[in-house]
Amino acid sequence: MSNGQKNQDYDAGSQPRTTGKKTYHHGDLRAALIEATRQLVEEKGPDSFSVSDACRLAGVSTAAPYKHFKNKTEMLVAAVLEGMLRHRSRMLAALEGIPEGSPERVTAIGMEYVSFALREPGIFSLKFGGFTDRIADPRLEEGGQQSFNILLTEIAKCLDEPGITEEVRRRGFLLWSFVHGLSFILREQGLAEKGQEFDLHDLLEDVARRMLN
Amino acid sequence: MSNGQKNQDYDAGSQPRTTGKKTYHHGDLRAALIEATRQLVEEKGPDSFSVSDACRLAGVSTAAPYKHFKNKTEMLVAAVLEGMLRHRSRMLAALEGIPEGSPERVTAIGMEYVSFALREPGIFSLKFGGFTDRIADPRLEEGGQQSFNILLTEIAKCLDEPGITEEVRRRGFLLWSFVHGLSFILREQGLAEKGQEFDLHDLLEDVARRMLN
DNA sequence: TAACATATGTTAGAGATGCTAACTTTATGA
DNA sequence: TCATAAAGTTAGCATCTCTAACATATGTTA
Repeated sequence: MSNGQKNQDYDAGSQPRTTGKKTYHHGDLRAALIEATRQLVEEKGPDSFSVSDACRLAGVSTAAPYKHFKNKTEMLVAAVLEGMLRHRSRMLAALEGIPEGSPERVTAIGMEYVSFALREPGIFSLKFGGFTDRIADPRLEEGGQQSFNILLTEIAKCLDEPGITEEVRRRGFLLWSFVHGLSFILREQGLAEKGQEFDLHDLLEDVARRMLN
Repeated sequence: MSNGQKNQDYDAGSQPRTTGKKTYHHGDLRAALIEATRQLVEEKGPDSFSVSDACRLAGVSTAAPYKHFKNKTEMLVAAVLEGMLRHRSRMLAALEGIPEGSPERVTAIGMEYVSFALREPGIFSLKFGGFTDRIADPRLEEGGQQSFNILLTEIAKCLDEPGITEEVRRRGFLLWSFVHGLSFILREQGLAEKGQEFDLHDLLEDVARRMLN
């Protein structure tokens, strides 16, 4: 943005079809635009994001994105979907090494949920914070459901229930609400402000204990 | 919006300076614009809100608002502040008639919190859902703190603590997080979707019990 | 290999928006 | 009463989203 370079290599992990440096075609503009979107959403906030900015960052004209996305919303959706993939894989990674059936696994999921909100507040806001009509995409709902199912599975094991029963669903709903709200509040004001100096892990353990009996 | 009337009387509870009908001056354009903003934010969503729309709805030119508000954000802030006033007074009204020290008072606060999110999802989103930079106004923070203090006072009475102690603050933080998250989730998907058919009052009572011991 | 089809860029521009400048009309109060 | 301030208006600039028409690269097939 601050330099005027054009067509810089921005592949973000995908293989460009040409190895050349300044071709007419970009190589993988779609991925580059998603990465630019992610970056701008975090830097300036979702509300200030503009397609034009992303184009400047990726070094293409302002009409280029419309070969890859239907409109601005579709660009944002793509960035959010990418973020959810990262989110889910980190969640699963956080579970490794913790014994099955341990409430600590539920705590770990919560920790990772909050971490995501703090690490990528812009993407988090886009996914969860907006008005219903903002981004209503079935793929987003499905992704959220998948994450939720990971939590339900852990709760079922903790409660020794035979699968995802009504009671598991209820506890999951309560825990999810809590972690969700906690993420919003912490993203807004941090842990140590206004005389609240709680340890995050303590809080989550406390709540997990209360909710799992 | 659907009719082409201009300068319709839109006073929204404030006394216009003239009783006339079609004056050059509006009477109380500021209040009319705030009401128009509120209405549009609920109808089309906060992201689709435009100053121009509000002007059309209030029947004035697109430059008129800038005599009353610094910019678009200030208009939204004004609408949110008004919403928070309504919210707080309903919260206090909900407490009337419930005996002091009863956990039911905490439940009532939660009910009212969730109700607000469902009744005015647009304003709720603007206040809580946005990116940190979206609307960062000290008046909004102060208003939120006031509502939070109402909750803390009730919790202190329930726990028989001598005022707002560290423990009260901790429980309040947990409860607030829960209700906050619950509001977001319900606003997005409702209570009865996806096989979740819980009774709202039951849920809140359950959580209040768990959190207040 | 030539030539066509398709994918992926570009420039130009329409229409909407946020906001400012300069002007006009009404209200206020010395 | 009349100057001044408050609160409207029109005109217009810069920017934004998105489309149309055109240009260039890629790759498939005769």
